[in-house]
Amino acid sequence: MSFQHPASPALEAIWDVVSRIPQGQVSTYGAVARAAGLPGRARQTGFALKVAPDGMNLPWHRVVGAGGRIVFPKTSRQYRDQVRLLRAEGVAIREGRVEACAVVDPAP
DNA sequence: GAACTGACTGTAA
DNA sequence: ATTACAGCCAGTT
Repeated sequence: MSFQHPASPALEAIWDVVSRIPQGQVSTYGAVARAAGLPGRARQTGFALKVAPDGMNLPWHRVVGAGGRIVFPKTSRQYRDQVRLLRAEGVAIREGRVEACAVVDPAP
């Protein structure tokens, strides 16, 4: 068997932070990156979520863009999935944005 | 190794 | 409100 690519420490730190976002709450790409010790690298959070293995069961839907904006195109499948998953845990969404009160800064 | 890409963000017009 | 652009930087071509 060959070795899998070892996940970089940055990736694991991001995965860890995301996994700790409580149900019913939402954070942002930038805030996750910062809590993972990677200030200014919001895009890294997006990449980390994209490459996260399915078996990891990461609550990816609890991560949104700055200001609570859902970053996916409204016509995309992911947009609808994210909205459905968030509403299922009681997060209010209007016009592609989660209510500000649901957006939190992850604990360090 | 340069160029390009991207689940981002803040500023400016 | 919307668009444009610079800054960010790991991955991919």
